[in-house]
Amino acid sequence: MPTYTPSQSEAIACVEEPLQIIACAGSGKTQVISQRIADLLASGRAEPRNIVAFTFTERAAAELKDRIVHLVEEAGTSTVGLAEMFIGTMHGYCLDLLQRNVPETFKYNVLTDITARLLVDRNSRQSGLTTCEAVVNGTPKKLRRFVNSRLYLSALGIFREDDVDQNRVPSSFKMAFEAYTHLLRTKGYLDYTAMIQLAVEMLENLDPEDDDSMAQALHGYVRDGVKFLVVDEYQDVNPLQERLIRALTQFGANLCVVGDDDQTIYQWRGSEVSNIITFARRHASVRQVTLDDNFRSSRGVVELGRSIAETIPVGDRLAKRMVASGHQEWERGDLLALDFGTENDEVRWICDRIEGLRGVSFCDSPSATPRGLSWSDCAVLYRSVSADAGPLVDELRRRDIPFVIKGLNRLFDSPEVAAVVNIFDYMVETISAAGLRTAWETAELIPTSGSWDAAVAVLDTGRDFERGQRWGIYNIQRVYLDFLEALGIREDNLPGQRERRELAFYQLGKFSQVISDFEEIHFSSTPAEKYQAFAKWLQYQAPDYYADVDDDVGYATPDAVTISTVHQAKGMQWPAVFVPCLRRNRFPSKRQGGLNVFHVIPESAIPGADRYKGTRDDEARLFYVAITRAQKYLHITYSPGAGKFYGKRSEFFDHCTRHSLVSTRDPGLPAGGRLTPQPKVEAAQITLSFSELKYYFECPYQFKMRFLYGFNAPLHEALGYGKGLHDALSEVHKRAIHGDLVTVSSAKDLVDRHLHTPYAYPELRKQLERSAIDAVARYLTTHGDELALTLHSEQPIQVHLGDGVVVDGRVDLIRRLDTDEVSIVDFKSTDRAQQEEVTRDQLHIYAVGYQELKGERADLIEVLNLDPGAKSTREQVDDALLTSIRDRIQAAGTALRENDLPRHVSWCGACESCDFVALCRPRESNQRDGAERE
DNA sequence: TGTTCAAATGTTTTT
DNA sequence: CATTTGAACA
Repeated sequence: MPTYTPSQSEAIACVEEPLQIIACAGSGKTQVISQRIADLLASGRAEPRNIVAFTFTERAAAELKDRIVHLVEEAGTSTVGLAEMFIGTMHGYCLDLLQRNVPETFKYNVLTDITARLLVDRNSRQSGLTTCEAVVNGTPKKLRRFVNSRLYLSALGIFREDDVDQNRVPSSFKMAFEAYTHLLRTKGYLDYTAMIQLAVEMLENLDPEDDDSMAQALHGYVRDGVKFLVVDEYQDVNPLQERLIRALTQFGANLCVVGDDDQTIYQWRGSEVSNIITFARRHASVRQVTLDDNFRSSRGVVELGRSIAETIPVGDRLAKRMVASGHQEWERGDLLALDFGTENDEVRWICDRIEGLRGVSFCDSPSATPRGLSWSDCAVLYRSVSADAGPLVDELRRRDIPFVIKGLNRLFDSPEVAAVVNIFDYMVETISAAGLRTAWETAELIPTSGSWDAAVAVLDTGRDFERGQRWGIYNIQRVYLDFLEALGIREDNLPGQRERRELAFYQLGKFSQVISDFEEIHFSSTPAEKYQAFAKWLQYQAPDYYADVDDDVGYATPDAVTISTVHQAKGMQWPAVFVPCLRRNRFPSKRQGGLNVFHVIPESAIPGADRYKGTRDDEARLFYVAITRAQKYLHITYSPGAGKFYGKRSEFFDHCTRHSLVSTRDPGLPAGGRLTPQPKVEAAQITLSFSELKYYFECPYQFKMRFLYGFNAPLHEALGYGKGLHDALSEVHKRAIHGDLVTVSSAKDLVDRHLHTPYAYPELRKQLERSAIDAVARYLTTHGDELALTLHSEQPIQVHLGDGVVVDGRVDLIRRLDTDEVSIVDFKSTDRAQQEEVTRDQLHIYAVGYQELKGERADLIEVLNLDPGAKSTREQVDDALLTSIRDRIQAAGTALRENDLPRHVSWCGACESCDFVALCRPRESNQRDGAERE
């Protein structure tokens, strides 16, 4: 067990009263929270299911969970049931809460930022967009479709997440809000805010008298289940999230909040610093523990950081005094604040320095043997990557220095995507076939052995909008995939090197995702209009929507310089950090022109509205975060930017030059010999869902196409049928667990509640509804008397493989048979065909998960097919398979980390059912799935 | 130190 | 196209 400082130990041990941990940068707070939770489990004070921990990102959650599991294993505490501990985001928690406990919401789909905006624009009136008014200089103006939808959505966000004074909000906005809410409900959507909002409303109104069995269960779950709540990054909690925290602790759960007010950098997203500042005043007998030992950085970095934080008025900060307690030595010349005459000088110097630091000796920990610094030990942090990082990127390219950049990956800027966009310009006849061909030639996307004419023929057929009545046949995704297929495009027959071809395929895959986003909202528009709208959207809207796509293909961590915004660097550290472009008006950043949310919701209606605009002190906190990312070498630089707005030095830059530990002239590179550059290796956390893993087992290359490149199968008109059945049965089983046994007469009611088939035409919808009712009735008839033996429904389970690989999933049903055997059940319906061995694998993974959950083996696995006359299977859990499956998951993790995801050597059963064979190899049989194509 | 006006500007991002 | 900056002027 690691040794802890007295204050760390105090925090770990405090489990009786409300605890506030004030954690300075680099103070090891994740370790402290992990240890505290591990100790709670070891002492028997809490079962895993009594613990809920919130983080702000999935990544942080994965890391926290991994640490806890390690500590629990080290301590020799049982890991049984660990899957029932919730460690994740508030959004994840609320979504889960709703979708497991509130039957009405089982069928809801989640809107992303992109699909929400598409929905608002598509339904510009019904969403309230064009009825909402912005008051500019006293004159109300209606918001406009496309132009103001982003603004409208952010206003809706603030309205729901902040404590907005209803009386000061114009009625036009309130009506618009009602319209939007209504639209979400009728279409069966939850946006990110609605997830939390609905959950909070549920929790705040829990009524022990409620006679609904599900509502009672939810009440019991919160009252008796949640005993310890931990909230990480508490400084970033907004008012709605604070309500969630209150609601979850209303029955006396212990609350522990962890954060650093100096690192509040998301005010403009609603973070309310006062939550953390006044925490002690708002809760009785709070224990406050300050972790002010910074183990990450040298004295120089720590003191410079602290001096920045101390420019914030005392009343707006929690008292703390960060001190350097790590092993990094400060040496004169480590901290530089340099002023350059031109942008080019600045950028060249940064690259020189990065090259010069390579091989410099560095120790990651007091006991570690020194290693030579490498590319990945350097990070360049910008206030705005999109505005300022361009010149550096050019210079790094010129010098062949590897880098990864976050914040400037504009999907639509690549020639590949431009060529793809042209497909749809051709579809709506704004360019000619020749123009299209030129674009594809320019983008080097025409395979060595391809049939261009056949590909264009696909489009010609596709744009004949007189082919049939059903709108579902004018499927954009289908046209796209068919076009690629006709062209004969493969990852290995594109021009260029392996990496270029991989990147090109990645772009094609991402575009498939773009289509899915659009088509989810526009599926049933009249065909011609749908293609028109798509082409227009690609031209005007989409480039900004996809302004920063994730560009890492896979889990491999390259040895490369990181370029990122300060925001994205939060929580990370590097031996050497550069903070360039410290220009006035950029950092601290000022002003925002144009129409803003305050034209829609008056400033006076929002308490602390200032924070949405960003204050100087907010920027100081951001600068503080930037500085404290550095372990040893820190370079703050300035050069005048283009235009006189950015032609002066930032006050933060001047602050640094005045600091005594900072040098303002380049003393040259650190003295001493050079070692071989050795990047720090950190194996990426891999969390796979059961279904992802299933695809991997089916075919690693299919997995890559689907999840790493992002290819999506065409939307199917019957989509939602399988899920509806699942959800209906899930309600049946959940109610059964609470002793509420449903009978055949409820079949219709269940289907009404759960079947959601947004893409079905009326005829099909009726037909699906009938078969769903039949299926549910059939299930209740044949299995009704077994319901009382239900053990778990939609039980979350996990499989942990020691080295950061976690498989996460949910089992449809676990029940006890009258023979007293425990059986794991998976429901199947008219899903895509799946090979039997894959199903067997899948159920054995469940069996492994069950074992981790309960500490006991399941006896049987069953596949219950809900289709009429279909065959169901039941077999014993196979011990050999149970053991081997763990090894195979482990191997999958290794393969993912190494990006070794090959296709099968020859055509096989997996190819038969693969949605993307066409992009992989020639089809064995020439016939395609006729039904889907009409 | 305050007022006026022309010129220049368009961040940051998780779920 | 609304807002903010910074210089010119009072």
